[in-house]
Amino acid sequence: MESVLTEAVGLLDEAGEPALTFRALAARLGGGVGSIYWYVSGKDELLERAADFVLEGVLDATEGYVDGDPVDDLRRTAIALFDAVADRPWLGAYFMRNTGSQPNSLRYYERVGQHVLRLGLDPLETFNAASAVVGYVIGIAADLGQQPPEEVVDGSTTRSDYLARTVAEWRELDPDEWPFLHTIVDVFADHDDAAQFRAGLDLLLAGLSLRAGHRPPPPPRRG
Amino acid sequence: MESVLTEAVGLLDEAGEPALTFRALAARLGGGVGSIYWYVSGKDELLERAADFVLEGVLDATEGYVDGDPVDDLRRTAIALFDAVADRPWLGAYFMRNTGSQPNSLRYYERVGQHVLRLGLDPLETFNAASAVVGYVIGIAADLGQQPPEEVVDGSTTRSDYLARTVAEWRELDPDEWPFLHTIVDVFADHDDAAQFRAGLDLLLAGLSLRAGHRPPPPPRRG
DNA sequence: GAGACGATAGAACATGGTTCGATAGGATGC
DNA sequence: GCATCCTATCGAACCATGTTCTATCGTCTC
Repeated sequence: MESVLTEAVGLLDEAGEPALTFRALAARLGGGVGSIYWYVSGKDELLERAADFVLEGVLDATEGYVDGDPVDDLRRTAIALFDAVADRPWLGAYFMRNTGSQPNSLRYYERVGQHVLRLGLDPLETFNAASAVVGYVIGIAADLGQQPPEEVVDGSTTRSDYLARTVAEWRELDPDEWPFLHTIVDVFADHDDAAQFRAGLDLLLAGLSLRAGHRPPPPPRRG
Repeated sequence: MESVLTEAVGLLDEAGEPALTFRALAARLGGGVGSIYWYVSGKDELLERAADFVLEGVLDATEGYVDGDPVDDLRRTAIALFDAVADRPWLGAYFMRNTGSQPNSLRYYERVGQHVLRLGLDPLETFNAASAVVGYVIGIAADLGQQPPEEVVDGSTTRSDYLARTVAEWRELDPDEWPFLHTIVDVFADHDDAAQFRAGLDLLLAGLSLRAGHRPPPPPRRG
């Protein structure tokens, strides 16, 4: 049944990966522990299927991105995946695990690759570019998914409190030894994860456009 | 003691993350299970400290990368981290987990940031660029760290056999529906992970050079 | 009705993280 | 010299969790 995956994703979304236990899932389904094993072979497959289940939604959402500039389409396809993973921190770790039960992962890779194909690069460069884009998206998204433990389990400190504490610590460091951190601490203090992701993506896509011989289009303005 | 970390890293390197159990580690240290808890608060901290322990070596190795072109130094610093993670698949997942017990992670971020600083971008762009580079390295490395289970536990199939099987499956797919996979399947068949990583890194760095107003240097030739 | 099969349930088992109390050795205080 | 702490260690016990196993129930077919 699909309800197994729906409830599994629900548990994961609510309290992260450690919350997904067979007993919790069984209780939520109103059944026994052993029943779940009729649908999946074990926990690994359960997580893979849950991840693939979510990815299917992303694929549906990016279905129609084939009209504009290849690089623009690529950007939108990448952002769609990022948004999905940013909402679900547990997703990052289980992507790209090509163990056969994640067909949608391959479909997403193909989707990205098709946009790259339109740039007219040779096969090796096409392969490298598509892999780089997918890897970048997953990597950044997985990084952002690492939330600090205190604020999740304990609700005592909010995310901005945690951020403020980190900023305060950075300011305490010796500026001569940590020139970079001191330079960026102000913009870090009120940074937006999604904007940060998009900025890096634009760098990558600019390099790709350059390689493809396009005149690199200026990245879209954003506030 | 540092021997705890040394042996922990040894176990991780030999058989991956699941091999690192408190009992196995205690046996290896010739002591009791409870002793380990005198040094670390739990398994999470053990993994974080092990990761940080390895990262310290990377930092030492990239100490002197400050002479050449900023982008070249950036490239070398990134490749050094990638190589370390590629050797140790378990590392990827435990980076960037800023829970306070990974000071070297912050030091690496600072190191990368200092190279970016020399490009003369404004603070926001500097922040975005450094984050993108680190995120890309971690992301790709973590992806590559996901080795298929059969060949690790069971020694029946080698890595190239597994690759060959994947290639064969891809060739079976409908070329009209999977044009990208069919385009790249040949180069994928004998691709090199490290070269693939470097190619994507060059794209990112090319975009960064462009943004910094440099005339983008042609990426170094490689076979 | 009898067997087969899809599907379920929960007890039982193995493993692994964690806690806890006990213990030894050495330093310190009186 | 003795008591008292502090460091460091040990391993038994506890507990949560993934996994296996067997029993059961309903439905379908003959």
